[in-house]
Amino acid sequence: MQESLVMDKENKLRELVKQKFDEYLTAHKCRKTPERYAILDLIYSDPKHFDMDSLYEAMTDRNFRVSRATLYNTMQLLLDCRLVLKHQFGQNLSFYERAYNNEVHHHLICTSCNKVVEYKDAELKTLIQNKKIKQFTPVYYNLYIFGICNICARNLKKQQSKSNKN
Amino acid sequence: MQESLVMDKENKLRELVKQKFDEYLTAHKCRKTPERYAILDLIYSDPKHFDMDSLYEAMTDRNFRVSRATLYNTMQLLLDCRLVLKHQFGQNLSFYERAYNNEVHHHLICTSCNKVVEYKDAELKTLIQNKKIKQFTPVYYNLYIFGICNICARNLKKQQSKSNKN
DNA sequence: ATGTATGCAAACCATTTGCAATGAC
DNA sequence: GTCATTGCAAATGGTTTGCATACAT
Repeated sequence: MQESLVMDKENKLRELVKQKFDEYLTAHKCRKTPERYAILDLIYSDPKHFDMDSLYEAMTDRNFRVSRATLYNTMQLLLDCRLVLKHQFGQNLSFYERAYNNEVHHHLICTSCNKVVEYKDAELKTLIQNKKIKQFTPVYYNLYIFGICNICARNLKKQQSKSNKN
Repeated sequence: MQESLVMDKENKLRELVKQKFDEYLTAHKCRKTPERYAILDLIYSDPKHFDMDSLYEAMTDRNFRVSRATLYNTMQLLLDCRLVLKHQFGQNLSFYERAYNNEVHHHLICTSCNKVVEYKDAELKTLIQNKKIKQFTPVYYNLYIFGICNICARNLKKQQSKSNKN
């Protein structure tokens, strides 16, 4: 029963973002193709973070193969209507995440293993969102904190103590 | 006289970062090639923000042509020793800025004209830098605030009032 | 019927890589 | 003399583009 509640919530979300996308497409006189809805639906039913390649494969796995051209085209629309966020750091690989109904959060990036972790902090969020900035109207923001995750810190310590013994 | 003071300061900075780089190269057993110092010197004598292409051209203009391979190689070293920062947003073009002796600041990015402006805010800086994060040791951070700059806001308003009259 | 969106394949372009030649140590 | 670093040119790989076809309106 707990499970079905979660399912309901997920399905509602998918329905909701579909509506949002629909409104956007209407407002911008774009065509409502099955590809576009299918891509959105996949994004909102599976992984929180993804890159283009995994999205491409996941679409194929769903037996709804689309071309990369369509994927990029659709992604641009989803970015424009803020249903998806795009991130880039260090590496030349962009990654994406669904944005709707997803709590605002920040990202911790380990410069040693390149792992990315979400980091929620209400104080930071409030302060940043409430900043009044001269001659600029903020819409959204990205905060990336780079550093060393505890796993890498542990490994580095081990290495150090080893080399000290030599 | 005002001018010469500024010059002195600039020259001191260039000297200082050269030393820093020198130490880094020594510590990491890297060779001290003229190319590496020339690239660092250019970065610290001219533009605050730059991309690889403009750096390549600027080096050529200085009659110190280096290959792009060397440019990327050196840039990696400068990133590693934190004398240079790398940024990427939206576009697939990376841009860089010198980091040493440069006050920590944030970036405002206009999603309409793509212009990037520095934004200094001590309160934000302090709060972010003093955050204690579980299982993670922060080293540095990037805060990108996306929105609409006042010039674009004005233009958009004009356009709206025009279309209202039609 | 009209013209936007798709799939495909080629093009693009920033970045990376392999290799021979150079030069820092 | 040794081997890291350079320059060059080719390769890579994510993203974009051009064009013929398909299909939403």
